[in-house]
Amino acid sequence: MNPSTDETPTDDQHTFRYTGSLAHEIELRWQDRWDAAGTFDTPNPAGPLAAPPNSAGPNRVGPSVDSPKLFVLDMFPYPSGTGLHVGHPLGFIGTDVWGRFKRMTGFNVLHAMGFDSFGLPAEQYAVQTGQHPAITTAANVATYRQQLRRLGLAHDRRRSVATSDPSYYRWTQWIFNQIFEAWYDADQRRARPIAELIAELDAGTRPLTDGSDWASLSRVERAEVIDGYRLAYIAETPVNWCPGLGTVVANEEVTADGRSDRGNFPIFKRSMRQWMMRITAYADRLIDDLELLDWTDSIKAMQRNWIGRSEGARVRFASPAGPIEVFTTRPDTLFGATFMVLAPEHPLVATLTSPDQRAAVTAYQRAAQAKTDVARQVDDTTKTGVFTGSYAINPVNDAEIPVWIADYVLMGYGTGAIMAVPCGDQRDFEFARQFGLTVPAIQQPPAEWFATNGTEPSLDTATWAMAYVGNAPYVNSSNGELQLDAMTDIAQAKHATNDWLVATGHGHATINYKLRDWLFSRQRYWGEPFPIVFDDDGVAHSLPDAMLPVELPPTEGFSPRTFDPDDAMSDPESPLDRLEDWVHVELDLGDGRGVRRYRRETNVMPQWAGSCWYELRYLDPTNEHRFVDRAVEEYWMGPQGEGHPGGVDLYVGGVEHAVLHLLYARFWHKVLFDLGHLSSKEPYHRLFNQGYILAAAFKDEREIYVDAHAVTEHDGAFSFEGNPVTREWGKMGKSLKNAVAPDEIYDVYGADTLRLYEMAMGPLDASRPWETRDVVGMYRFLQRIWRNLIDEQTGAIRTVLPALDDPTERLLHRTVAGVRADMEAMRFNTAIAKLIELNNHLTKLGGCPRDIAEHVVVMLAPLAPHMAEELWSLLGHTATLTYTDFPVADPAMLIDATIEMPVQVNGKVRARIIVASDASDDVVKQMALAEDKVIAALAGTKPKKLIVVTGRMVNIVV
RNA sequence: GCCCGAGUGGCGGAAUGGCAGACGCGACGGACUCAAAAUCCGUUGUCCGAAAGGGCGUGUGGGUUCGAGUCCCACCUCGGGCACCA
Repeated sequence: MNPSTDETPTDDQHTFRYTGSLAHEIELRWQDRWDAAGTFDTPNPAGPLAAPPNSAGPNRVGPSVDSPKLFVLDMFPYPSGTGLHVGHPLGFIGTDVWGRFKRMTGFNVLHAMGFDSFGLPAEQYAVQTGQHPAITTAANVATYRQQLRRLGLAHDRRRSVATSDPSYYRWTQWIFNQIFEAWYDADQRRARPIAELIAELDAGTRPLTDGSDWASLSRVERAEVIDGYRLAYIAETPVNWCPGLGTVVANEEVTADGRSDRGNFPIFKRSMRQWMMRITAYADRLIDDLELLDWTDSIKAMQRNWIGRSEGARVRFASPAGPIEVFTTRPDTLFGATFMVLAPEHPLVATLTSPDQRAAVTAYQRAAQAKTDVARQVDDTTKTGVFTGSYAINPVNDAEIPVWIADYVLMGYGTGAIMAVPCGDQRDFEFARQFGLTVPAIQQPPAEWFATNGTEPSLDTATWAMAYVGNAPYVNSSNGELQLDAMTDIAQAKHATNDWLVATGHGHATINYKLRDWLFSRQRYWGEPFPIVFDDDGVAHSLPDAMLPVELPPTEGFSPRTFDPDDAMSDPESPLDRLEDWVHVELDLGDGRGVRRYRRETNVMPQWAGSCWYELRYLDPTNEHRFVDRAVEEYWMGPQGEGHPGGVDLYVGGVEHAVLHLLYARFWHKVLFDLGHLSSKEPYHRLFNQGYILAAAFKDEREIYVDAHAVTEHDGAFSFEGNPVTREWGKMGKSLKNAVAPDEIYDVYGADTLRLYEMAMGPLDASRPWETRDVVGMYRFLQRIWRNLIDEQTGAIRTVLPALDDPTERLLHRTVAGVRADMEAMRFNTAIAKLIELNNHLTKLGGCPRDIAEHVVVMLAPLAPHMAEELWSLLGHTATLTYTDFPVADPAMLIDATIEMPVQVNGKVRARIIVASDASDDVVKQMALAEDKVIAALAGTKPKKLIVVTGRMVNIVV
């Protein structure tokens, strides 16, 4: 498309007209002044930033720690090589407008912006350009800072952080050590220092779970026991191996179709030794504490869903290979369990497999391992599987039931083994049909169920169309001790079964989670090194604080080793492994063992590490003694009253981090809270998801995207270089070739227009399509404000009208009341509409009285701060508008002497009457019935009913 | 399949159960101009009508109510999330 923005509007006669170039000049000037004066510097109650901000002049009224505080936060960006497009800053502008508004209503507002500069995007960009990531990252951060500054965002620049800065990741490493040196006490439901565990073990008050004697264990054996408790630990577990990226990734980074969310490469489940974080210990609290948060229900639902809490039972089935433990949510169906299914990777499979089945089992296992998760899900109607040749014993009836392996049972969920109840579970039902296994009925389904399926009521499951799941009388479900027959309630039957399981020692009720421990190591270069070394016995030691940070060693060999994306059997290699001199060190860890040889951990932390706590570092960015000062954290994030968990007052970002960043950050925060380092239980008290800016994208006949800038429209048809193209809408970005750079808008209209346009497009939480040709509307609005206040020939202020007329004054107060309420509720689009209405009224007046000019400028300040500051200064004020009080409406001016009320007959408006605003309902009734139009509409019929909604309207029913 | 959202003019959108379409874009007409741009003024849901005026209108079908875009039920469509989770 060819927007009209190609020519900069200029006007020779009107030297002081508000044009793009004047806006540009004003904006740069005010940005410099704000920076020089430290206008947005926010004081802390203690520590290095406690000093009051620079004075901006004698009239400066600055923020104070005695004011109510407000911590406004954006999800910080990762600085990509392509810079910002106009879709990125939508949320940043929203928080800026709100933060500026709150400053004007007396809050001490903290608003800062940092950079998530470690991780794959930065590293991949570096690999592409062949430059070291430290160099490209620094350059990209500088570009972002410049682009964000140009938007006029009121950030405290002193508080900016970058996660790849050693002074930052020193504390990321310190927090890792806190987690490593902690364990979860399930009885107290909180993390405690590992030293307290060791003390309990030493004292013998905490016996070992395997019954062995702590006192008789060797140093290495003790270390193994302790490592089994740590919240950060190394374990051999099934992980997501991505050969295409050359690294393992977390479950949360795998898409629904079994590919990496970065790069879209296939993911293979492989068992590997990796660093894990025991986030599962917090599963309950991560669910329960959602109640305390002001988040949308959909995000809460996504987190609950991801954690996937389900109540059920563990049941042990005897087998030749020893007990096989299963998890089931339906212990009440135990009598219907006629076979078992193990995941192909289940450790007992090898011992269970009989010699005659070995070849088939091994072949099936091999095939399953080579499949990606997506391939395992391709066809969910045809079940595959292999009999192991062994039988297990069903504890309720001592029946011998065959043990199979099948890939519909996942090693990563429950125990990796199930009891199959084909009459009551659709998957088991299909499997039994597929392999001709017996399907006894254990419930008598109701007649309606058969009717819906078009089958005759019968207990012969061969006639059933599907498995039955629901409340129905149990049959064939009793033994000498457990009587389920004749029960009809699932909950009751579950309860009875659970009691029996405990009484007989066959199992117990339990809660299972979908959530898995967090895979925390990556075979990459551009990330935080672990503050961990291994001794000659392979025991892991965290480095003492004095040895932090462990700096990422400079090397030209930063490229990760990647593989054929489909090569499941390749093995990860860490770039840091190649740095022999760095890997091997001699250290005195201060543990009394003197200087010894150690080997460094060569994995790095995942991208998410730095973003797990960055909001805390904004609070106290220069503190060299702690990650954040206690008093400072309590001031900005402490709980505010009973039941308040504390946390950031407003956190704005995209919905895409619903389960990744937001879950990890909550977990870290809770650990730090448990260990006494924080006063807040949750990091983000209020979460707001802004929408996305969508933009038209165009595809040619080959289905290839073409540059949206070069597409032309003619009578609703689109073409590119003379060829027809088709339009679709998508997230703005490089891949759809539809990105619009903010510079394109600054150059033509200025940053204030861009800010206003993005805020006026619609509600902040809604996605909306970008239309460059619409931007001019907000430019015209600013231009009209300017013209109403400024003489375009001389540039002088022209608030000519002497006094306010009554209607204008009433409109002003209505506007003040409305804009204030809209701003508070972040309804910036309607706030802008109200300001436009007021300004359009002023345009009609042909001038602007002084009082009204000041009110307009102050109300405009959060939205278009540069123009507002400029006009404020032209009106003769010397101090910044930043801390000027936002106007408050006079309630008396909101009540009109007379009001116009519509009169409806049967819900249709037939007339309007002007009545005194305090007129009684009776008076209103008489006036309504006296209207000619009403009399005509009634046509002589007597009204059945007459409703007066006081101050609103009249409805006459005939 | 399950769980969240959302459907309003040509477009983005506005409406504590009380005048549907605020505000903006676009379009049309006018003023200014030699002309154009910019600016200013006016019109703009739709149908019938010269007008006055009237009919119909918030995805579809029901319901509650004096009154429904808004609340309830069923359905359709679109967007997002989850999904062989035992």
